[in-house]
Amino acid sequence: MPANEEKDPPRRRQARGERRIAQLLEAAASVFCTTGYTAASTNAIAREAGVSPGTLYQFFPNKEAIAVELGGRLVHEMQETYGEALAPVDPTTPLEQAVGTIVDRFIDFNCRHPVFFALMHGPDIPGRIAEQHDALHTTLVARVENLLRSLMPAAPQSAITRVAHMALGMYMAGLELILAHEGTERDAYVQELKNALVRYLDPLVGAGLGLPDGLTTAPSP
Amino acid sequence: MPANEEKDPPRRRQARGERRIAQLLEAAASVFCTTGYTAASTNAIAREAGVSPGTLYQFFPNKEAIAVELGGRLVHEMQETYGEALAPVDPTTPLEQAVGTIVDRFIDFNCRHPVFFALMHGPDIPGRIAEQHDALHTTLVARVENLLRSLMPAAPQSAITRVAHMALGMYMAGLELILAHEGTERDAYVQELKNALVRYLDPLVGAGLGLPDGLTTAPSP
Amino acid sequence: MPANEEKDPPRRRQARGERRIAQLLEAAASVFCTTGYTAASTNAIAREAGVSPGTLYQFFPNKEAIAVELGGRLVHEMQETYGEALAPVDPTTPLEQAVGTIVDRFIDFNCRHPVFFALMHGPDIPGRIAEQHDALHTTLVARVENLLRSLMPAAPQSAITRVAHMALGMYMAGLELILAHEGTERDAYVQELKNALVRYLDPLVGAGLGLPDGLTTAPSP
Amino acid sequence: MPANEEKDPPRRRQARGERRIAQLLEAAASVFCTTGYTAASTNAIAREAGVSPGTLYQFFPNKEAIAVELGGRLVHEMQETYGEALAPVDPTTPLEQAVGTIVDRFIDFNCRHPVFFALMHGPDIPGRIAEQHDALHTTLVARVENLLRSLMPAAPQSAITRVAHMALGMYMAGLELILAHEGTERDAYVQELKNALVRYLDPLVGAGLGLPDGLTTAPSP
DNA sequence: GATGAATGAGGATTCATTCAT
DNA sequence: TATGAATGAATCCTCATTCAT
Repeated sequence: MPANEEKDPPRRRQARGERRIAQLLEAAASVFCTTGYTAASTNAIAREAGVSPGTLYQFFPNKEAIAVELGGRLVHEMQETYGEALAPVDPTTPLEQAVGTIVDRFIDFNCRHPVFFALMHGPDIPGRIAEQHDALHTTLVARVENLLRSLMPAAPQSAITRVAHMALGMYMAGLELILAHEGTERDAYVQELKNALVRYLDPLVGAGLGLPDGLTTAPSP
Repeated sequence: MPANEEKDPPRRRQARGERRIAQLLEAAASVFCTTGYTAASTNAIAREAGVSPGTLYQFFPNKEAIAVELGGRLVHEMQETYGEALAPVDPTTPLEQAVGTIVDRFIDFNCRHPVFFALMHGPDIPGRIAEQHDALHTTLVARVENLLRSLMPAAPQSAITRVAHMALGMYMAGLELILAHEGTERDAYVQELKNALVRYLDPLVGAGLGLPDGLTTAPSP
Repeated sequence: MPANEEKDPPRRRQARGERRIAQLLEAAASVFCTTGYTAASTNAIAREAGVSPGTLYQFFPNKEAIAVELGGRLVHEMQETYGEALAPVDPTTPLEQAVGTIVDRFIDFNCRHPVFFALMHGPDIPGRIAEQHDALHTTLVARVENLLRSLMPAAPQSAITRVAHMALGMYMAGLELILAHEGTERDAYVQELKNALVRYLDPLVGAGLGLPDGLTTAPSP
Repeated sequence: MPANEEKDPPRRRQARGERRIAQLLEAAASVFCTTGYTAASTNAIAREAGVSPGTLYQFFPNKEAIAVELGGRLVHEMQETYGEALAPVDPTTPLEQAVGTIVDRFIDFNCRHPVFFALMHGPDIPGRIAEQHDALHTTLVARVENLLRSLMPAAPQSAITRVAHMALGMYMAGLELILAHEGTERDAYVQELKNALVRYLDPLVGAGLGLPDGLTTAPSP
């Protein structure tokens, strides 16, 4: 059966390949977490995955591609787990609660996928951000923008982008602190991050949103 | 004669050594800015400084030490330029203005010493932060703590530390965005950062601080 | 049933095998032309042929064997197209015309099978010429010897071999120049090659060959 | 003495470096001869020179650079040994004798520097000749052009270039044959090469040189 | 102090070839 | 047969560091 020849056997082979890819990505995640993206070596990833360097290169053309794929899968998983918007954006939800939920989810996601943090801190040279590598960053900004758009319906796109970048930056900064602590102290940092975000966003949502582009300042009396 | 060795020639030698060190640090700053700390090579630093690799290692035991010394000098310069507290913490100054001044100064400092940013983004492995390397970070946190202590005299040390870390994190996040943009957009991000910091800190500082209109400790319903 | 295996299906199999081989050789020719023999990779050849590396190795034991087979087919095709002697060796034909015809045919053959040149420039290590690889070279020399034998009937075999080698070398050198140029310049090089060959061979061939005007065995004063 | 500091010590250091460079070039020559340029590995060269790979890269940025430098030195040595023109171009010298002398010198040079041949057979991909790598080839063509210009004073530049290329190609082809044989057979090939060159060049020198550009054919009656 | 040569392990990546399916 | 995953040694090259001069 020709149909058979084009359906099943490929699947088998792809299955093995897919398993290897998953294995390699898992190993890469582990190495990225341990050494950071920049210092991670493809040989180390292959070793961690228990395969030879050549095998790694059968599935990924270079280190960057591994990070990109890993980032893509993280985004995909985030989407699958929490949906497109990371949280229900019911306009009647109090901001404090919405932010709390989102931050909790984000943190939970991070704890289950610690490589997320490592990927967000790629080979940073300030000003000259890696292009492909930042698909993850770009995607996240887009997500946050979506969230904000429902909170600040009247705000111009440029303002939303700016706020999204800033909020994401704050989140990453808070996350770094959270990950660096444990127990009660960690919880305290979680709360601190939530406070910062709520207070930052609070004046932006709600009533006075007809601000001219570029102005997100609180209205003066 | 030992007196000879300790009087005039030593001065000469020290003077020459100081010049070399300054030369090397300047070169290191340049290279760190261009390639980032991790990717910077000591050979490249030596080349940039116009000396041989051996000479570099006569003054610094390793790459890390260069970054540490560079960080130390940055802190020192910050202190010399702006004083111990980075800004006058007159309790009657409105928070908005105080934050604005401090942020402006920080940004100005950054523009004059772009390596500051590169150093703050060392070989970061989340959770396992480099020890020596973070003298810069630690020092900065201490500075911010000092600032905050006068703004929140009643707060416990742990809270102050936490807020200092969070505020510094927010600043670094904002700085990254600011450096990544130019012109009007950059200005907008500067304002965004100031907003975020003011709103974050405002509820934390004591009552008698001349709160900006409409903002109280917690968002009112 | 063995009969079954040796009657119809075998034919099928052989047919399929032949197609695969042809497909692989075509791909190899393409890759050899693009990258040269040494730099050509078996994986690249398989990819170009649209098959897996494993398939390639089902038909050829190694890279060398591909080149050998390719060379063999080239020789075979040359024979089929132009006959055993590459050209009619009518003794009354003027040398100039004979050489002209042969060179034109060779060049034409080369343009239709550019891999010929690539194969003739295998992994040449002067003095230590690859053994198997040079079947092509050896065969060509034999052809040229055949040609020469009718032109120089009285010459000893060793002389014929020598002249054959030299003439073939000149042809390859000229071909390289021809391929490196285009348009008028290419034509000029073709003529140059013909001149060089005619003048080289003219004094070697017997008297009654209808020498081109003004050219005798040794340059007259 | 500052003059001393800028004169002698550098010389010392340079001396060691120069020795290493010579050593590396010698090793490279050996490896190129053994394996050919393409297959030669930098590690093998370093090993042959008895140094570490890193040392090699302190003096040469890559394999190509080694070949280029080696070629340059060969040309230089050729010039030093035989003078700018490889041979006296006394117009009264019979062509046969002139060619004989030049070929003998070339061959002698080759036997003393066998790497010459290996370098002339760089990573040949027909039509797409390596750029820098061919400094050697280019230089040689220029030399031959110089020789020819005195022999064919009336010929246009383009014709001279063409003849130079062709003659050099013939020489390389002959050289390959010569190197592949020994004893009497080798001598016979030497003579064959001389014959081919003399006969090729003979009609070009002397009287009928007012040929239109592009025509180097023998004049028709 | 200063030099620059020297190191050698380690980096990413390739490739001819083999093997389980 | 055909596949494509797997290999692992070999490729070129880099880099923090040391050492003789």
